[in-house]
Amino acid sequence: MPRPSSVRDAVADLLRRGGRHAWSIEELHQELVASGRPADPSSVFRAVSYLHDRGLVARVMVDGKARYEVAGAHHDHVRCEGCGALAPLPGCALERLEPEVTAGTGFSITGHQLIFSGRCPDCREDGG
Amino acid sequence: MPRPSSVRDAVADLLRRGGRHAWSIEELHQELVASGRPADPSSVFRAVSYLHDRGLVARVMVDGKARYEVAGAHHDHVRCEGCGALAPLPGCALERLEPEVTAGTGFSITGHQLIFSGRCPDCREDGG
DNA sequence: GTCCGTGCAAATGCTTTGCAGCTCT
DNA sequence: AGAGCTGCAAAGCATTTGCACGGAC
Repeated sequence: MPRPSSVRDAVADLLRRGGRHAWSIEELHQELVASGRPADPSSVFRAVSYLHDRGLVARVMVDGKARYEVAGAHHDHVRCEGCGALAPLPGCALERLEPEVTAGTGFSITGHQLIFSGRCPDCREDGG
Repeated sequence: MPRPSSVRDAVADLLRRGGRHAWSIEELHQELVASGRPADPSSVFRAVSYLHDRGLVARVMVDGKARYEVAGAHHDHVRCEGCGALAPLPGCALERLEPEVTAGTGFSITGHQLIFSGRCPDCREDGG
C-alpha cells in the first residue's frame, strides 16, 4: 500500500488545482520550491510517471518536451508560437473522425494528439 | 549563391523520393550511408534545418523526436503504438476548424499538428 | 582569398535510472 | 525488519553548436 508521499501529493495537488494547463517537470518543480515544498526534479518526474501509469495524469508532448495535466475530459490545445503559452480547447471535434481514420488507414484508432499553433492575444499585439 | 552540396542534395533527394512518410535524422543518415553517400549525422541535421528554414521541408514532432518530410500539401498522420509506423492521412478536415479555434481562444491560428495513435493492421493481428 | 559545406567532437537540454539513506508501516 | 519514497548523481538520447579543414567561386 502506498505510503504518504509528500512530493507525489504535492504534484497531484498542483495538477488538480490547475493554475496552468499543462505543466512541465521543471515548472512543477519550481512551483513546489516556491511554495515551500522543495523537491528534487527527479522525484517530480517519478511522481508524474506514477500518476501517469495509473491513468490519473495525461502526458502531452509539446515541441519535444513533456507536459502533464490531470486526465479529465479529453481536450486539445493551442500553442502560441510567440511565447509558448499553451491554452486548452473547450471541446474535441475529432473523436467523431476516428472511425473515418480507421476506415481510411486500417489502423484501429485509440486516441490522438492535436496541437494548434498560432499567436496568443498578447503576442498578436507584439508582433503585429 | 549556394554551392553544390552533396549532403544537402542527397537529403533533399531522399525526402522528395518519399520512400517513407517522415524521416528521422538517423534514418536519413543510415539511408545515405547505405546508398553509398556517407554523410555525418550533423550534416544531415544541417541539411534538413536548411531546407526547413526555406520552407521546403516540414518538421513533425513524433513522440518527442523530430521527423522531416517534403513540405507539400498539408496532411496529418497516424502513428502505430505497436511498431511506431507513421502513416499519412489523405486529407485534412481540420483547417476548417481553425476559425472556430480563433474565435474560441483569441489566438490567431497559423497551423496545427495532429497525430492519431492506434495500431496498424500488422500490430492489430499481433496484439489481438 | 574568401566563403560555404563538411566531418569530427563536444555541449546542451531533458528524460530516465542507480544507489544509498530515511521514513513509515 | 521490510517496503516505499526521496535526494543526489550520473547515464542516455537526440538535438544542436564550435572548430578547423577543404573545395568552390
